[in-house]
Amino acid sequence: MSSFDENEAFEAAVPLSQQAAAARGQRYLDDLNPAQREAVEAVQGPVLMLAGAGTGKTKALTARIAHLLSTGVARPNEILAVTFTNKAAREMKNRVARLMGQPVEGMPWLGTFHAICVKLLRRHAELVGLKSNFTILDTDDQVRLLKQLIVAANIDEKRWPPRLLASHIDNWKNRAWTPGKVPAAEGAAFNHQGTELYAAYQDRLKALNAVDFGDLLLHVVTIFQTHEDILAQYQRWFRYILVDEYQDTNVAQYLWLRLLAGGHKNICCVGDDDQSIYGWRGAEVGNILRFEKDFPGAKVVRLEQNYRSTPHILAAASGVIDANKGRLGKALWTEADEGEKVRLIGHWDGEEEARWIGEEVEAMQGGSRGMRRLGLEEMAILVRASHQMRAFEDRFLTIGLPYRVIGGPRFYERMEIRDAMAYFRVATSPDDDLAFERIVNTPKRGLGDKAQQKIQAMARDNGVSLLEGARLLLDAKGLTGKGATELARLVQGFDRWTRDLQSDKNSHVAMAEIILEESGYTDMWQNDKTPEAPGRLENLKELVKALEGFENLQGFLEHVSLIMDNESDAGDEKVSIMTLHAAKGLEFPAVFLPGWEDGLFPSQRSMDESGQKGLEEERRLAYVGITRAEELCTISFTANRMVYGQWQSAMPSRFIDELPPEHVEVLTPPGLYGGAYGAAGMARKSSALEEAAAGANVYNSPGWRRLQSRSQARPISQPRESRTQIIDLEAVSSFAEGDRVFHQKFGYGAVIGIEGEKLDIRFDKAGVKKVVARFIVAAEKAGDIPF
DNA sequence: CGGAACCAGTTTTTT
DNA sequence: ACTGGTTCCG
Repeated sequence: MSSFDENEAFEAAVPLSQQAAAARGQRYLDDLNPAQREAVEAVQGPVLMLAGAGTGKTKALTARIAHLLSTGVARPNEILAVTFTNKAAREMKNRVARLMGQPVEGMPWLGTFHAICVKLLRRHAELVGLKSNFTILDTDDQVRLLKQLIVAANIDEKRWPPRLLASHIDNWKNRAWTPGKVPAAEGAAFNHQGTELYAAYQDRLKALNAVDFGDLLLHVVTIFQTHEDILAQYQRWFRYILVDEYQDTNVAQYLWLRLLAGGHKNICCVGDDDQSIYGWRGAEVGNILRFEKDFPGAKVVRLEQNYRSTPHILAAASGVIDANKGRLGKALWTEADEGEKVRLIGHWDGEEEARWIGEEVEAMQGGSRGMRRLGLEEMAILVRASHQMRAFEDRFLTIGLPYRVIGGPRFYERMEIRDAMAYFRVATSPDDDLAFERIVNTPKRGLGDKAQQKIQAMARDNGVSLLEGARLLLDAKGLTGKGATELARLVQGFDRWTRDLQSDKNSHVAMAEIILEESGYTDMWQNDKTPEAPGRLENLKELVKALEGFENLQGFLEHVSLIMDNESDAGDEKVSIMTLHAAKGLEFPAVFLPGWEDGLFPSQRSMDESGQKGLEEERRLAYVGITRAEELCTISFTANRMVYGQWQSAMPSRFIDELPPEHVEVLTPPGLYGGAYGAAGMARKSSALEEAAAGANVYNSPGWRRLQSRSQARPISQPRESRTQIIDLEAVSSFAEGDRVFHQKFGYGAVIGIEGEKLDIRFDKAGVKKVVARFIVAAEKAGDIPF
């Protein structure tokens, strides 16, 4: 228990003077509505803040922290405030600082579950058989490790893929099951060897002095459960606990919180059961539904006044979410003006949907539709599945509409970044075998399976790291030819880099560049002719630049394992494209929700795998989507969609049936319902839309007649030949037919036709496309993005 | 060893 | 349709 002392984090408490507190206190309290204020001032005992979308949840949460601090009830280091993402943690920190009118003097325990657990685990690592400098593996390392274990266990990795095992293990860890606690029925998964492999994996991690993400929670929970004294100590230290997005907590996080709050029960959980959309990765809506049972006498405060959306939008969202059972129940209301109804439109296929939305975006940008002019950054397209994004990217690239994809592969998850990091890892800690394995033959050094097995064997037989094993193998002349020369060079390289890093001869930034240069890694990408290569070099440059913010490589590596943000080029005038999941917590004046077709949204798979529960989660996703919109929300669906390379006809989403007709305006493209759409073979009752397809006589409610008359009264969208078609003769490009060109997304190609500023290009990989000239560079210029 | 042919899987994603 | 991974052959 040596590390169990009063450390820096608990010392620097600087209580604010009561006077100053009162002065500051006034300001943030006045800003709150009665419900928010109630939640802020109920300082003692358990509180559940049920905060609907757009009801000022973060405001209340940060005000609560400010309140605890400025009234002197708690010192900054006595507050444990947990979030799920780094972004949320950062925002909370900033907002507390703003409320307090000064930088927050050490709130050491405001952070993500994982970041806080790392801190705790570093102190008590020895209690679970680790050293305090353990490394945190990413999913990639995790899977490679599991693969080795599966092979070692003589299991056919075709039938039993490592990824599957990884997901089982994740699930078990999410439920706080150590190998010994996995129920027999569950552990029988994975060829009846789930439990054994899980145990073997945990042993292997221990041997490597490594943990995966799930372990961060699991180990800490284990420590709390098995060491009463340690738990008691933290229960005393963390006098006030706040939890953001409580509906997203999994069992392990729930146990963690319950253990910590067990003494004083000063815990304030903020969440919205209607926005629970992470059940598929272990989140338990049950946690929030059960709060009052877990904490008898809990105060439940509902935040229901919405400051984001118009009444029509809120009504549409409520209509959908009302169909869910077992909700805690909230009714959002607003004082905002009525605004536009939610718009609903059907299209023939995904391409047309993308074209129409592109035109709408341009129209809104120009201030049409009687709406105020919107900037591109005020609009977002929210999709159910990321493959839907492609149609939009293609279309927007073609018409030259700037867009930004949010989410996608995160910076530190990209192949080139991981490779580079692996080089840095070996250079800083030469016995990092997983990292060595990753880059030993990247770039190609002529070291195939055979050679690598020899290295492994040599290392194992001598009980040394792979790097040392490689050295021994070379000494023993166990390799010949190109492989031997290259491996020798790599080993010498690492010797040199490790030494130079320690000697401070160069800055760590310079060293990073040297390593990437001398290892041949940058060359590899420079010689690569795939369309992604220039981008990858760009990313490497960015990585090196990111190093500047750190003292040394170790510090950087340490940091990166937990912070996977990539807040890229925000601020530019761009439309955002993202998944509904990525949109949670965001808001936009105008939101497009394409792809509302049964099977896609709600997702078939979700319904097949999780039945009613799955459907309800999908419905919450719909609710999240609609409530992202402030002023204008446009829902669309198509009659036909390409699914895994097959055209399929689709039915409008059942969620469309749940939209209250009086808050919806149906935009009916000419000919769609009478012709194409009807012909696509739709036959279902109950949806206002389909009744439209079948003819107004079927559906005669006043609501429908209103819808129909409105839809006929006004043309949808701008005429086809909108601004995109206007050719600026001055801007005619300098390309000629036959030129080799490069395009950011489509890669290399040749110009086969010119039409004003638009070029027809036959891309090597992507086929023939029409693209605006300013998105094209001459092929010979594309390669020389210098490192 | 490295490139080409072949095959399976394909929702959502943070840390 | 597309991707990533594996296998098969020069």
